[in-house]
Amino acid sequence: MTGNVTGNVTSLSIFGVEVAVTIKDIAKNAGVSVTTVSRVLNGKPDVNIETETRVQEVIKNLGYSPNSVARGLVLRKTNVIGFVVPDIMNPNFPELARGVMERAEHYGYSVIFVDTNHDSKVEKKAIKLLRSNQVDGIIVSFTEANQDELVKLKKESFPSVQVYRKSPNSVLSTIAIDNVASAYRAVKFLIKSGHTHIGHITTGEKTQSGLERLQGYKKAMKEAGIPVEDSWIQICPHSAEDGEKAADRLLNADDRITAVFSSHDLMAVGVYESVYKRGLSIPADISVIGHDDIGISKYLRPKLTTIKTFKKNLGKAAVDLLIEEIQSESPMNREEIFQTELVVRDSTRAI
Amino acid sequence: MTGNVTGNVTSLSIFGVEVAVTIKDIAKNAGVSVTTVSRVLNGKPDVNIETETRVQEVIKNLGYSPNSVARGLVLRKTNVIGFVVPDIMNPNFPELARGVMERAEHYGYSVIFVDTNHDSKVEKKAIKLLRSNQVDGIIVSFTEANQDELVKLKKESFPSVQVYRKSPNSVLSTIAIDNVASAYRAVKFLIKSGHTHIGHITTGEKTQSGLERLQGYKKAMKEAGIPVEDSWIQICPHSAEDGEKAADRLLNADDRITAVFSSHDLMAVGVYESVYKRGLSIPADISVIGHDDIGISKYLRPKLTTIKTFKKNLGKAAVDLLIEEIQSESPMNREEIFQTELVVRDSTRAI
DNA sequence: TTTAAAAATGGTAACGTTACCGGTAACGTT
DNA sequence: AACGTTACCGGTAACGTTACCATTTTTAAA
Repeated sequence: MTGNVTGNVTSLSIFGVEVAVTIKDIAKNAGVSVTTVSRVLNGKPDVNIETETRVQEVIKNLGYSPNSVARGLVLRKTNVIGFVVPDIMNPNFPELARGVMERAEHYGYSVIFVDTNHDSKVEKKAIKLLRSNQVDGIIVSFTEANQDELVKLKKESFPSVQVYRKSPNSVLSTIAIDNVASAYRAVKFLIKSGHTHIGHITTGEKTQSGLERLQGYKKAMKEAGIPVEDSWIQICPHSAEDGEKAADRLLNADDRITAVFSSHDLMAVGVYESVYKRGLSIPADISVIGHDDIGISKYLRPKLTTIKTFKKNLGKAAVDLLIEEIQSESPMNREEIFQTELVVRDSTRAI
Repeated sequence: MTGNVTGNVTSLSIFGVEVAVTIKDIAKNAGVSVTTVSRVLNGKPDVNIETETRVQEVIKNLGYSPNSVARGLVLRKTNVIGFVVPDIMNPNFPELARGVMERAEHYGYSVIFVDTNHDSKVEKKAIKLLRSNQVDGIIVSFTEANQDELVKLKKESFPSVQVYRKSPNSVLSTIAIDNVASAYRAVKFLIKSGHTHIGHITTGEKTQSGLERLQGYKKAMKEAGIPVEDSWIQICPHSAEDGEKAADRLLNADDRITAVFSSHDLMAVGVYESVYKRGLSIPADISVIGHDDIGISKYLRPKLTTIKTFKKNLGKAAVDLLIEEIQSESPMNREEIFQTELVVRDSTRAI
């Protein structure tokens, strides 16, 4: 080894080409075998304290950094997990992602992100890519769950958990929220506040969350003995613009409506627009309650009353569960349901 | 090979233990050498069309998926890049991340995310971790640029580009926006609208973007011959709450203020609060202009006039540049500056 | 002092893939 | 008939690491 070694570097220049410092270089420089170097690297026993310090010194001097790829090959373990999200720009996901990353880092795992942009083709490809990358486990948050893929993962008992969204008959371990109870609470709050003519803007039964929150809405209404008219339930996609249109339909169809439960905060923003457009005010004329407590909600005027979900905790729990699955021999199928919290702000009032 | 092979699987069960399907299994089953399999896998020449189809069939039947880790080891190329962000929950980053992921996917790269939570210690660790993971390149978006680390990357000519934030004397290739020009345009717009007493809420000179946008503000004011009083420039951290306090100070100090330029939309939200608190209205009494056009801006009431940055494009460009660096032999140090766009909405008015 | 046990070390075969070199067979050219 | 070209194909050494066994040295017990 004749490279010009100058302090803390992670590569040597030999004849002009950069060559990474390997365990062999350390061994040669320290006058020991690669086995011994590997031992000190992994804190294993059976190595004299003196040789250990000597090796450590050489490692430091040459600025050696272990090659995880080589290690991954022999260990069949990469310390990398995959995280598949349908849309990182959906306001719920950054927080979820933060939770995932924080926790993963804590366990010494790196995380590969894949944004599928709601494309089920891409979802499929993502799983394939991640497995090809030999990730130790996968966290998915699919929209309309690409069930086949998940079943396949399960069948091969490949460590994987589903987070945030629950699939109908979930084959995978799941970290999710109780959407029914959550929506129920929101509507119950409205009813308790004296409202009876309560509309519901929902993403509909195509989405699992929409379906469940709709159930919660119906349950609360039924329990209160309020008959729900068809026009009170308006289905629309996820955006604020769509929410506005849905609210238009709702308010046009029945002018007795005094409160609206939007299954997502983003759509609630659209409800605001719709209400303002007709010269009404919130909450004086129309009370609005959302769901998710996304970042913007507390900055809306009036501040949006909503249901807070603890997305960061969901992300963390997903990693916890995944790691457990990775470490456990036998396959598991656990389900953790997180509670949510009613946050009363200024968009609702008692009548 | 006597495993019970049942259609499309990516692992065989032999004596109860799961064993991944390797190139050897394909070779054996197809009656060819591993070399030949490798050849068809990589679309290389010198393989008969018949044997190719035969191999392809076996690959499909056994559900073989190439092991990127092994491949990465011999090729010294993992097709993975790292993306280090200071805070994924900052409203600017999801869009940036989306751009990065989309483009990376297009090039066949996976991306490992690291969120440093603004911690320079974690930044350092992140680089180390990514390099240990043998990523082919790194995209960083450091806050107070951890210059030492970046210089080190540069020195070893490790492919890396800086995105969104520009460092003072950038050693790395950079994709950024022209903050000075951008801020200049915002303030110029205010001045053209007849405002002269224009306050500036800024993150100050600690942050590069704050520094540059402050310069833009000063430039526009100077050019218009408007002397800037000290109290007109209020420094605060990044959040809406901080922006509110800064606006309080600004408005308390000088009641002639008719317009405020906030260097970040989030702080502009705080300005709204401050203005409303004193019973004034926007834009009738105070015009507000922000910067960044984050997701919430168009949903504020009134809708926030701001400067739009094309974050997704920045992310894409960063990947383009990084890939180019990875492929090029010689080190490069390019700088691409993206233009921004004034979006006039309802929070500003001419006087 | 002998001997067994423990501590410390090294050699080498994997891990799954590709690069490199070498080989055979078939074909046309002189 | 001898020879050069292609077209195909295979064997094997890497890549950087760890696991496993073997070996040497030291220590402790008898």
